[in-house]
Parts: sequence; C-alpha cells; structure tokens
Amino acid sequence: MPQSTAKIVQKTRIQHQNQALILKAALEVFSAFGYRGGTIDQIAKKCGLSKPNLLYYFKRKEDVYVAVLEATLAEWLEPLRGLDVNGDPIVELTRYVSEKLEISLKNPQASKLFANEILHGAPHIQKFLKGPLRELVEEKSAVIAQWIAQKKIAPVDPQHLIFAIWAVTQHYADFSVQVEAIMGGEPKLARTQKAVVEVLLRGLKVTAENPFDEKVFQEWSGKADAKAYKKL
Amino acid sequence: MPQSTAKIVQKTRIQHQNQALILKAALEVFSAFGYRGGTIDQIAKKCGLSKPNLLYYFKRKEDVYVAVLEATLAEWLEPLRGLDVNGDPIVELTRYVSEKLEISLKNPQASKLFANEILHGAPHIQKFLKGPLRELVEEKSAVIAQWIAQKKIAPVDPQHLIFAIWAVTQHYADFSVQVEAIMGGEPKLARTQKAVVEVLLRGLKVTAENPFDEKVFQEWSGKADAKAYKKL
DNA sequence: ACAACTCTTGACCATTTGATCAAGAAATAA
DNA sequence: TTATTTCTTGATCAAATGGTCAAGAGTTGT
Repeated sequence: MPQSTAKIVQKTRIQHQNQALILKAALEVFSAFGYRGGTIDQIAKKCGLSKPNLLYYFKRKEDVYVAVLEATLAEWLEPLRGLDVNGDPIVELTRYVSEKLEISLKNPQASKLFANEILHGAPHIQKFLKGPLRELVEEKSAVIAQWIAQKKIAPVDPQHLIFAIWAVTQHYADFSVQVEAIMGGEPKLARTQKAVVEVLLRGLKVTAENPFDEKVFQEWSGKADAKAYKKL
Repeated sequence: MPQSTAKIVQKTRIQHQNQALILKAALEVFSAFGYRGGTIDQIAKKCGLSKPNLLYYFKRKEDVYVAVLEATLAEWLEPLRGLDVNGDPIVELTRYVSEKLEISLKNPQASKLFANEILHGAPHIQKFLKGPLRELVEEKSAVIAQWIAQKKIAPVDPQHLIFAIWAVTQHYADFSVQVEAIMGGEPKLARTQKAVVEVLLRGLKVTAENPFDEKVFQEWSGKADAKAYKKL
C-alpha cells in the first residue's frame, strides 16, 4: 500500500526533494494571491510538476496550504524567544525590533502569508494563536513588566508594546507596496531599522535626562490587570 | 438604452437603494474572504437580490469590488487631514492616533478590505497610493518636520512616524483575531487608545524632564533627506 | 389607459478548478 | 533479471462560479 493518509511520513530522497519544491512554490503563490486566490495548477506549474503528481504528495489543496503555513510559524516565534530578562532592556528590545524587522523584510512572503491568514480569521492556526503564541507573549510580557518594576524602563503595557512592535515591523513587509508608493522606492533596511527603533523605544529610555515617571508608574501598577505581572 | 457602461450615473430611488444594499453586503463578503474568495452569489444572497439582478447594477464582479473599495478610501485619509500645524503637536498627534484607532475599530471590515488589497499588491488602487495618499503624507510629514525644527517634539523621521501610527492602529482592526486570542477577549477601546498613544508618542514629548536632544537633532537634520523638509 | 422605461429572474453557458483514477514509467530490492 | 514499490501523467469528472439573455413584471409619465 502507499503512504498513510494525508501527510507522507518521511521516506525517500525524491519525496523530500519534491515536497520542498512544492512548499517553496506554494509559499510564493499563496502569499501573492491568498488561499482561495492561489491554485494548485499555479503551484504545480511553478515547480515543474504535473497537477496529479503534486496531489500525490499532498492529497488536498488545504494540506499544501497548512504545511507551508506551519513551516512559517516557528520562524515567527523565534526572535521573541530571545528576549532575555537578565540583559539590558533597551539593548534587548532594540535587538528584538531590529531582528524582527530584518526577518520580515528578508522573507516578506512568509510575513504576508501569515498576515493574510490572520486577516481572514486565522481558520487554520487558532491553536497556534491560543497556545504557543499566547504563552510566549505572556512569558515575555512578564519580562517587560519586571523591567518596569525594576524601574529600568518607563511604564508601558507590555502586551501592547509587543503588539506595537509586531505591527510596525510587519507593516514594512506586508504593506511594502504602500510604503514604496509613498517613499518612491524600496527603503533602506538600516535606515528603517533606526527609525523604527527610535519611534518604538525612545519613550522607554530611563536616563538622567529622562527620569522614571513615578506618577505614571503608580497609576499603571494600580491597574486591574496587575495580576498578570504580580506572579513574578 | 439603459445606463452608460459600467457604473450607473445616478438615477432612480430604487437604484440608489439597491446599490447601497449591494455595497454593504459586498463589504462584508470581500473583507471576510478577499476578492477571489468572495463570490457574487454570496453577495447577492446576503442582500436579498438575485445574481442577475446584482449584475444589472454592476456589470462585473470587479466593478462591485472597486466601488466598495473606493468608498473606503476617503474615510481612510480623513483623520490625517486634520493634523494642524498650528496646534500643539502632542495634542494633535494624540487626537490623530486616537481617532484613527477608533475609526479602525468601529469599522474593521473597511480596514481589513484595505489591508487585503495592499497585501496583494494593491492592483486596484495604485493611483490612490501614488497620488492622493502620497501627497497627503508629504504634506503632513512637512508639518511634523516643522514641529521638530521648532523643537516642539523630539526628532523622528516624520514618514516613519506616520507609518508607525498606521501600523499600530490598523493592527488592532486587521489582526483582531490575533489580539483577541492573546488577550483572551476583545480589548477595551479606551484602554487600547491610552496604551497606543503612550507607546507611540511618549518618546516625542519635550518637557522640563525630557529636554530636546540637540545631539540627535543635529544628526537627524544633517541627513540626506533633509531636502524634503527644507521647503518649509 | 397606454406607452416607455426600469427592474427582476429562471434558464443557460463557458471556464476554472479541486480532485480522481487507471495505467504506465522509474526506481529499488531480491 | 525479476518482483515490488514508488512515482508520474493523460484523461476525465463534478462542482463552483462569473457572466449572458430573453422574457416578463413593475414603475412612471402623459
């Protein structure tokens, strides 16, 4: 008998090779046209396989989509993982923002694929959002909250800070067409990185000239959602 | 003879009425499923018209899409238009950010429709991006640059600041599924507004405690792109 | 009431597209 | 070589979908 049901467990060299071909082509097609917009004919043609041959490796169109989508999720989480509570907050956050921006811009297709999935209700990755992603955000929110408690950075809502970082960094990949239309061309990575870091993080710095704002801090730490950060 | 070619110029009461019905249903469908993903059957069913009847008002599916898309563009520009060079920068920017966020959250479908269009290369609104939108951004970038020159706010790249504001405010509408998955429910508008304003604008404030940073300013105003802001 | 115009729809068509299948070609193991 | 498994594809299907058309129903002005 052939393979199990939907996915091929892992076997021959040629399987490995063709699956990689398919996933690569599928990323291009789905990121450009969306799930409904992309066709398996397109994908098959793009990687030089016949349509039935493609369907030999992935039984259904949806299987191809899910496979390529899941391949991007790990990459998505990676940069945030590195946020180290023992490091200097500004250094850590600067690294995170720069890295996230760079990854988004280096692989805009993955970013767009992900954005498209979320935009249409994330029908295939609900579990990822409510599971690993949520847990990681909670963990790293706690890290940021700790920095605030230690008065190393100005008080902000950690979750919303993370959202802001995601929003801005992905914006340059997902909305590249708009950015380029307005700026009249592709912006330079280094320049964008600097601008984004400044916009997002300057307000957080605590220095001699920017003392920690006790008033805002009191107000902030009195909030009802302090529960989430108390468990430190 | 019937109407002109594609669009109906403006005639009877019943035309007005049905076109409004169609556009409303089309917004729901296209924002949820994208252009390729949404079908005219869906739209027709949703507004209680037969498919041929819908096609009587809009000859082609694309015409429906373009019509509903264009209807959102004006709304898109509106909040930024209000940025007043004579007002207090922080007040003006706070109003802009709050307003943009509120509009996005009040009409997430329009926001998602727009996001989807850009995400897939903006095939229908290239002119809008390179025309009215770009002009408005240039105009308002100049306003922000002037505030910086007057040392009323800290130096930032105005265009990137505007991008950041767009990115963050739209994030809550376009990626609402992700936000809700992580926060465990729909966030409160007022709370989000406050957090977003803080994250985006706190770094800009110039007060006794946050003096204007001459060093960064020198560096910034020496940049090659100062050309764009010199024409003030 | 009548004519002219506007609106509505059932039936129909052509194309696209996801998916199947049987049969043959390649590769692999004996 | 031979047997077995893996891989490939032309032909074909059924469903979905954008779009057409002619004929009839409704509305409006005179």
